[in-house]
Amino acid sequence: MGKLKRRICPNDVTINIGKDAPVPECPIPGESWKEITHDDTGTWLAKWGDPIKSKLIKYVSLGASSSWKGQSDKEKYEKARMLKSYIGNIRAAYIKGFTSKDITKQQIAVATYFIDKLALRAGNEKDDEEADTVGCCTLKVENVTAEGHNKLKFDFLGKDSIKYENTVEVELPVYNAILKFQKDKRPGDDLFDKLDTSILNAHLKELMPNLTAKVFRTFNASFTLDDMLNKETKDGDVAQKVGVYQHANKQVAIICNHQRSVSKSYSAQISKLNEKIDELQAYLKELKIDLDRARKEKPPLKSLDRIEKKIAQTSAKIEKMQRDMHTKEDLKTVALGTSKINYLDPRISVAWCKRHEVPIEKIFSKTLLEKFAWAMDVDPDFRF
DNA sequence: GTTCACGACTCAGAAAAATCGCT
DNA sequence: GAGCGATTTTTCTGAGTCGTGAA
Repeated sequence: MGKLKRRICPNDVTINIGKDAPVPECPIPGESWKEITHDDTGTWLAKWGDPIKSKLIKYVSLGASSSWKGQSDKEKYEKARMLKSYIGNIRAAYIKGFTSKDITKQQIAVATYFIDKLALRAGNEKDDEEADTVGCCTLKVENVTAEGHNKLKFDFLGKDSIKYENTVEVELPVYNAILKFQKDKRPGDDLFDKLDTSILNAHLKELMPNLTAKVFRTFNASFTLDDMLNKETKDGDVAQKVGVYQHANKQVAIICNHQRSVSKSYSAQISKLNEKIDELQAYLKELKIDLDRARKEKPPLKSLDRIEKKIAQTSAKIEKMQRDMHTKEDLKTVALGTSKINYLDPRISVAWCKRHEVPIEKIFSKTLLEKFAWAMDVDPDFRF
């Protein structure tokens, strides 16, 4: 913690380049690149070892808007779409596995169920010096508590030490299996002691070509967005439709547990908004008194029309502020961006925008439009 | 076959920068 | 239209996933 990182020099850097391509000029006179390679199986352009974490390799690769990255992004979503036609069988298989006599098979079934239902990450083994975080396969006994009425309480630190807290009702066989897996174990012991990510992924590959645990997160996120958009979009103006989109986006972020820290000035901002609302309401009250007097033709003599107009304007302003405040509170700890960038098939959003005449710029920023260039010409009828 | 290290890629929130919207 | 605080977008780089190949 708190180390200065030394400068990276050309002789740290390996360049990956086509056999006949000209080698980029070394920017520091008298020095040279560590190595020039011609690896056409990789997508990286340059790499070097991190001076502090010796095991860590840093890469330079093409930007997100490149057709190369776009292609692999598209393949990711196509794989997730393929899961759609396999998911019925996969679910049937793990339900059967819940009561398997073979404990490894039973653990695989329950773990797959968690990954499908709760969008948990796979959970690779980690070195001791890394943060104490877990995923599905590395869940500890104390991370899951049986709460009665078939409810399981999950409580653990996931990727980036983000807390995952969720209580869910599960099928009785799952509940019983968890009790069984916990039996005769101590805190700190693995809940799934017969399992790791390679065993789990090897099993998933038997069910669908190239299937791995992470595909379920993409599948669940994109499926949820597509489903909610199609169920909840009603006639209305663009702002209302964008609201529907944000609501669906939020549900996805909750499923994926994408969080953000509450800004330091949050409470100050809220009280400021409240003050403003109070002020406006006091003003509205005055306006109503004025209106009353004007109707009775008492001074101060003001035009009825103008007062009524002002009342309408002020009421609308108050309503908007209250709505904004509600949204602010609602999204205080939820990060919508991560799922939009990494988990939601952009073709869902593009097709929805086309169907409902929402400008795509309302959904995607400039860089996202560039990143998702490959998805822009999708058919309006596209469904995930 | 199994374990293990590691290489190459995707995904994560925080911080920084740019933009918005109000006075 | 300047000045400001809030909000949104972009950048940054560490933290995961997953495959491969050597021991």
